[in-house]
Amino acid sequence: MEYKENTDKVTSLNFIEQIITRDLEEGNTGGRVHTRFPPEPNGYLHIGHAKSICLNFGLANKYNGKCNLRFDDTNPTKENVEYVNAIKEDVRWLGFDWEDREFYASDYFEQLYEMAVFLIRKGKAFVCEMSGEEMAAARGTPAIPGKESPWRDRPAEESLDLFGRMRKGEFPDGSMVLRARIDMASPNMHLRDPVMYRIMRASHHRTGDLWCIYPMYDWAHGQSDYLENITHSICTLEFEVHRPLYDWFLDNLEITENRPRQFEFARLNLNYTVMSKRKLLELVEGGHVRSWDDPRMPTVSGLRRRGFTPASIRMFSDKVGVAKRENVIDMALLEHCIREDLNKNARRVMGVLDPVKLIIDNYPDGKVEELNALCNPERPEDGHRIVPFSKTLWIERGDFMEDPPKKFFRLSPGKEVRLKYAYIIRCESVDRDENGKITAIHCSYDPETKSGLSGTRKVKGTLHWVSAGHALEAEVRLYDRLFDVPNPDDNPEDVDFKDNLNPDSLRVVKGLLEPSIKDARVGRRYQFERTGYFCVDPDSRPDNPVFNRTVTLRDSWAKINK
RNA sequence: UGUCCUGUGGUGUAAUUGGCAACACGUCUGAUUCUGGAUCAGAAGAGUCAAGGUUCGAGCCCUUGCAGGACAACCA
Repeated sequence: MEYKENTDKVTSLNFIEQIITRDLEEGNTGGRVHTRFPPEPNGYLHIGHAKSICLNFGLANKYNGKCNLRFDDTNPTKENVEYVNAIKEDVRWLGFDWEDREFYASDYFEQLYEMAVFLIRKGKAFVCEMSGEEMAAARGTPAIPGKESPWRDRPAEESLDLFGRMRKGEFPDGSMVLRARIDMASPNMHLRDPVMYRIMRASHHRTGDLWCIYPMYDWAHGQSDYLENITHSICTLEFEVHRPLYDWFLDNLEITENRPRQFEFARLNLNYTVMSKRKLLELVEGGHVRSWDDPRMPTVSGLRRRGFTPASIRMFSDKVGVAKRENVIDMALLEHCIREDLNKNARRVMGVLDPVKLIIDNYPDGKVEELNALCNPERPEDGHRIVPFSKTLWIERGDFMEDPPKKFFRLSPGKEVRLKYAYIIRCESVDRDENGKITAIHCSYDPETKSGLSGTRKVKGTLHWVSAGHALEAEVRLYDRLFDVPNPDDNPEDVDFKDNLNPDSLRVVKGLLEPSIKDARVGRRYQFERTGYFCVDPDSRPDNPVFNRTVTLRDSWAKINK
């Protein structure tokens, strides 16, 4: 797996790169850079995680370091292997390789336990028998100091004994916890004697029933970083207030060598979508989307199914930047990234999504010409495909107008356009049904204007088309943004974010495609000329091919039209 | 009425660490084009949250405000 973009670009450094650069210059980390991506296996990865993955693995790559994949699996009631596997697949798909460094916080349960014993001996941790409610009541509020636990000053020996018996399963769930002994009056809530261990009889996806006490995030995370020799532990802003606790544990464990340090950056927000696991889950469970990998979801699996490439997502992560201020990235940037990639790499094909019949009256009945069409004008070396041409074709209904506005370059009565890779035609008349709807457009063609002939005259418009007798039918799923409004989360009290769902985020049409696309395999990406980028959906069957629209082409005509 | 973090074009990110605000997306022109795509050339758009201060000089330093965010699971 490779990731080589931007290795030689002379761009300015983001604040984390500046820190790393300085650390390297000053020898603060022994010349090492070691990061980690630490997902909790309790849900699917989304584009925000993708940013973090690209950041952590990208930094390791850039500074010749390593990046671990570490599952933060300290809460067995929420985690399972399905998520572990899905996460691994997504990270790999994005193009990153953690080699043999696939770790789990649960790998360290024994060491964490020993470290906790060390803190108890030092009088820095104690077993507390308050109930959850009592503890909550005694914690105070950010503005009001908390009250100390009655168990806070019990002898270390007693805590040690109790902690050992907690582990052995002598006490019921929730009856006691191990707490760090810090400062109940701290203005930082996280320093008010935080819980390190709770009793929880739940079977763990890796350790099974070996443990009935499980470490809390703050306790497990920093020490896992230390045990893995992490140099820069990068997380999102909401953990900023946790940093003093992160450091307190390291201090009191008397760790002086290879101390990991935590840095926080602002998580990614994208407009016209939501990013929280809870809301995404709500969309799935409420049936607003089909699944976690619904192509409208901002999940990595959704983007994959939508037709995004790993390179486009990496490019996106690169362009959004890394900083500490909250941000909302414009969906247009994501779209730009995928267009940029697919324009260079997607094979072109013609497909009509809203067909109207076009008959070339002076073209011989029964004649079929096999025309040569470029697979990709951006890469002529990719060669040609054959496209059959005949008297009766399908064109896009929107490419014809009876009385067009001045700037309309497409087909209208008496006007000429080129049929891509074929001939220039002129519109002679139209047929209609009893309701006045156009059922067919009659044209004449000029045999002297065949594509490839030199000196042929120029016309302003070029249309895509498909030969009616050769067209392949396909189900085409036209996706649009999931929400109508830029910030679906930002609502008045009584409005639910789901009220902002775009009712037209999915439109299914029957498309008529050129025959060269016949054996398209699942996942294959194409540009349908003049309409957009599409990929083959896993639902696709030989008798019912299914294409997802990844993104439309930029369309300046649509803009003029508005 | 606590602690911490953050305020730079519409959006995002920069600014050689005190030297006349740059890049990308988006927007708008024009050229070009057998995709109204792509490409090329160009334009508009911020005087850096505010007010003071230090300085020859401040987006960068200081002071005081203001605004936004985070923190009160035996979640991560």
